[in-house]
Amino acid sequence: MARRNRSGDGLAGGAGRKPTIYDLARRSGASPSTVSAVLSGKATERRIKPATALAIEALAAELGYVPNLQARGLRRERSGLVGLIIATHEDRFFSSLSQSFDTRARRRGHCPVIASTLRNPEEEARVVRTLISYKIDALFIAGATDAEALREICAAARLPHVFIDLPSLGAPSVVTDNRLGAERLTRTLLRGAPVAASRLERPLFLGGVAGDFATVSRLDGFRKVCAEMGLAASDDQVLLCGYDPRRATATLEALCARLGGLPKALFINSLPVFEGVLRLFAALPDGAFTDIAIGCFDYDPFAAFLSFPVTMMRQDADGLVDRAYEVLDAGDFTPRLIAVEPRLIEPRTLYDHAS
Amino acid sequence: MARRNRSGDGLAGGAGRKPTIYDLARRSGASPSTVSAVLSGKATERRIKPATALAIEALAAELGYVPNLQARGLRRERSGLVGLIIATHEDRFFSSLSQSFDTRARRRGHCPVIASTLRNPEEEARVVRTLISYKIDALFIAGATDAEALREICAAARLPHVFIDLPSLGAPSVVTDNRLGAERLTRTLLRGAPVAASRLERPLFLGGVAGDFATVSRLDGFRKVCAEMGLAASDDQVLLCGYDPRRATATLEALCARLGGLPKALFINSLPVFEGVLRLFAALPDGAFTDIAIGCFDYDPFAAFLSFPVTMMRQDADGLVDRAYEVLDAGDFTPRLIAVEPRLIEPRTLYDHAS
DNA sequence: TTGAAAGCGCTAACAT
DNA sequence: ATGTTAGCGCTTTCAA
Repeated sequence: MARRNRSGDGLAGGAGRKPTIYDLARRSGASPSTVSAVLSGKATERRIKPATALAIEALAAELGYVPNLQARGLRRERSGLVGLIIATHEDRFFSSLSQSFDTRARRRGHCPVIASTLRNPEEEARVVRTLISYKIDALFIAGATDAEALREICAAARLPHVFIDLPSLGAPSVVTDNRLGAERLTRTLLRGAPVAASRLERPLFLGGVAGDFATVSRLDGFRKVCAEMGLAASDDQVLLCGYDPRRATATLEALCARLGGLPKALFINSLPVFEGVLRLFAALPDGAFTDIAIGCFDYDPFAAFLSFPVTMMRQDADGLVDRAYEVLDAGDFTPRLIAVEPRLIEPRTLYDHAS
Repeated sequence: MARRNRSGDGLAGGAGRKPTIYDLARRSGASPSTVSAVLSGKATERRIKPATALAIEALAAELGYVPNLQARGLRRERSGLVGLIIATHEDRFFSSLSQSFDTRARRRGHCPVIASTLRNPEEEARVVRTLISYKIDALFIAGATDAEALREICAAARLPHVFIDLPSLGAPSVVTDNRLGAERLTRTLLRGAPVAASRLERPLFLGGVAGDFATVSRLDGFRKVCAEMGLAASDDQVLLCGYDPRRATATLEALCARLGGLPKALFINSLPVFEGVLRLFAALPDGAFTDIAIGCFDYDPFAAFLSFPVTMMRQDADGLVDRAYEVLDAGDFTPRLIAVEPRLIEPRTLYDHAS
């Protein structure tokens, strides 16, 4: 017995509500299941007569049928949605990640859902729970503040998930080789140049969070190279002021006041921190920072072109996303760390996307 | 008569599949509709006894119940999803827009879905159709190449939609006051400075697309100010090379070859074009561009701090999204243009988000 | 080669 | 103050 009596007597079709497979079924003389099979590409699999299939497809086109993916998802227990958590959209690293993810997800026929949580742990948890409620099929987590909390939420929901950039101990994690990157960056930052002597005085490490995985590894690399060069990297040369531009400005300003000037070599941990540094510079006379050298972990095409040498370490967004998707495809969710090499961008060498 | 017989006999609950309101109903002795009401905040509305409500909530928490938003959406004919179309994530204007939208949508209890289409008309249409299939409740469209095609698709689906940045003639559109912005930007670009004389020679307009709304308005403003200052802006000073960085590089390079040098004043239409310009500069000796002045429509914090004066016109992303949401709230979808003033960022004045 | 019917998890009449 | 029931639009056995 038919359950539905909507959409009139079968002729109202035109302008009313949107047609469903039931409408198509009625008007094509086929059954809903046949229509369904045809419209979800299972025509051959179900051995639908080509003629019927064609007829149904034609009718669907004529009536402007569009499938309801909520209904399909509900029934199939597979939504086609895939999530990505990032800290913020306004950061070239994360937006590169978003772009890679967006393109790749769509290429596979998934629908990407990107959510920013502004480094707020409660917001992170809330957002992940929302995505789970929408029945996303998988989640990539980049820039999480409280990775373990999120891992737990995902695990409880049996949601396949992969961490990117900032790893979790209990799940597969694709991360940049921060230590290696930091070593190379520091080496370039401190290497021979007219002002090398003064640069070597007191290289400074600015930005990041003490416990944070990326910060720890990068600081490791920084310290190692300093030591190699016979330089101390004492505690007052390491200023972990988080990732907020304003805090970075204030922190660096305070340091300058104490030192009576800017440091000559500066390792900047992430782009937002770099923004904070520039805000301070904006308030200074031009001469104050002409002989400064900067290394920044993360790449921004404009930052690569300032009036003083800026060396950047560009994380491989495409590589990170590709590795993460490979984990998903393989279906092996044993915890492990997968490292992706970043790439050094020399001062004034504007990186070309097309390469 | 009960339809469902899954989840065992009512005790299996713990580790099996995720609990539904039916499970909660059985285990709390209440009916599914009561549980539903409680769990979607309609407890008082339905005059549920506080005790029952509390009990159900406790049980839900205990069992780790999470609502299935696909099912809810299907039933309510309201998904809670809201879409935003952008051209690319890797552009500070669009990522600011994304951030504004993300924050605001979430604040209202909506789930934002941001999709980039890389200025590809077919991709635009495809993506919009997908979002419609997911039953999004509304769509904001920014950076569309073929606005009218998208408008038509949305209209056919009766989907509330608002254009941002690039308007449609047939739908409400919130746009930056491009003309005004371009006038101000040009005026600042050309105003008195040591090198004013040479700058005034041949100001150049670079980037954008001939038919494109933003380009037309900005070019208008540019031309108007040039005329005011008694300057010609002949056709060979207007190079509409699209928005691709590589094309911008090539175009400017060709011009330089013809001119035997760089123009001294450059109006750059959008950040990707600016990226292209910098790629060319990267190949030149330092001296080649020390006396150049640049005005760029769109803001990037790092671009604001190059070694030559860069004036930027910052579009008000928050304002654009706020106006767009107001249109949605008002429910008035008559076609109209709503202008939002952009803001001039003086050279070396790094804009502070917190202001 | 196709149809009938159940049901995904939820909400909203309409009952009491 | 709460229970019963139909049904949102789709897919998927199972039957024929």
